[in-house]
Amino acid sequence: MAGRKNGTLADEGNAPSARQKLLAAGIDLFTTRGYSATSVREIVERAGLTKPALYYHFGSKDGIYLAILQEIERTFAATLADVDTLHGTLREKVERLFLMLFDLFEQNLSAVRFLTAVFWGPPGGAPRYDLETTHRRLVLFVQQLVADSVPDGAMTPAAAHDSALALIGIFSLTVDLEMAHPEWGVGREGLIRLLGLLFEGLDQTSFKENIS
Amino acid sequence: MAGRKNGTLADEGNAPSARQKLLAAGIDLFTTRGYSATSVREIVERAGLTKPALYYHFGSKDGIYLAILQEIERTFAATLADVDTLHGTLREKVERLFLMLFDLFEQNLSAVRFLTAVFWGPPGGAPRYDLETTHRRLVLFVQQLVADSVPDGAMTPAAAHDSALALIGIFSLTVDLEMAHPEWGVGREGLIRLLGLLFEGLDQTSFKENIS
DNA sequence: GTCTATACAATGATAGAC
DNA sequence: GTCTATCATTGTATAGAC
Repeated sequence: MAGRKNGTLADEGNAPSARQKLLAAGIDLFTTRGYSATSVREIVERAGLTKPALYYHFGSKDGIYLAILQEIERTFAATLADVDTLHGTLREKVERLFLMLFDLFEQNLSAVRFLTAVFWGPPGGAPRYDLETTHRRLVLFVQQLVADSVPDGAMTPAAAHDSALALIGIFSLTVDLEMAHPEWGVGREGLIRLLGLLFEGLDQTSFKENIS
Repeated sequence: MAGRKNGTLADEGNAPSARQKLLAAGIDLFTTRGYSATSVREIVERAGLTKPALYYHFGSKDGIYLAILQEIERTFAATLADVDTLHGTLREKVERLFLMLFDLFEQNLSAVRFLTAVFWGPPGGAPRYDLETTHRRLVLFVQQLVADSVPDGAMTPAAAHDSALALIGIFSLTVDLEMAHPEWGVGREGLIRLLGLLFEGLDQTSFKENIS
């Protein structure tokens, strides 16, 4: 990974190759129009090339689409590989992990939006691509984080599972908000505040079971 | 609303009209293939009709797509109109509201999946349709619920906002799970458990700030 | 209201020259 | 590796009969 400026999907510096120009045009169009509504003609036009160039490098429309998804996942995976060192209380570890992810996602919002659209999009409208595995890996990682942070017997596996889900729910919401309504976004500070709410409990935070 | 069996998007009983058959075929195909990847030919074939029938009833491909979205939103809005009566503690009110929404969504999972795909889908791939307003309305409703349930001064508006977001985050996660991985879904009971976690706080629930 | 038949543009993909 | 030129197919939409 030496010399590789990672953390963003920005171009590789230097004069972009035809392949890179096609990828850039593709990610742009697939993000804004989706797979089916994007034509090969549009991609090559934006890249300043012609159709045979695309078919030479990627073989098909499916080909460039899948290549783009792999490229995005590769970038995220590279950054996530550095997350191994987390210490402190569970709360400290969770905060650090989620802040890292939040920053990573915020710096690549359009890529995250793309993956989200693929994840929730209709199954038959585009070539199948497995995002479940990565997603599942993240869930299991948080679950393990919780399980490892409590002494044996203090928490059932089911309780650790629930806690991990609640944490992920809070995190997902802050990212979703940043994607769907950047103007309502709560930012890093908001993420920390919401996590605090979960750790301390709504009942304990500012009021005690008041009746309306 | 007399005689109207609401709560689901099932057909209206009796022999379905051409219009209803087209709508049913459309929602099915738009859900599984998406807007752009679905052709008018496919829709009319599945409905057992021909193209001019569709153009007679809906004017265009955009037309039937928008008619479907309106139909779905109308069904949800009709059910949500009954939510005005909530009493008890904040926790009781939130639980009742979210359980109602959870049941409603679970009974119409494919419709919810459709709306989700539209919401997160690429903006240029299909006709624009405003889901933000409904979404915003729900957020404001929960926010108001929180604000109304604490005595004046016990909680700043900002704190009420944060609490509402945390609650919505938990709820959204349970619905997302049900949609994306029904086999991991936590169900109604899981929703209640996760809300309990948020109200009581992770720290209080089963462990006290343990260090790993 | 629903059909048959068709207009006409756009699509994904390729052959073959350079 | 990248081009010009072209293929067969499919797309949305409509005219006109019944």
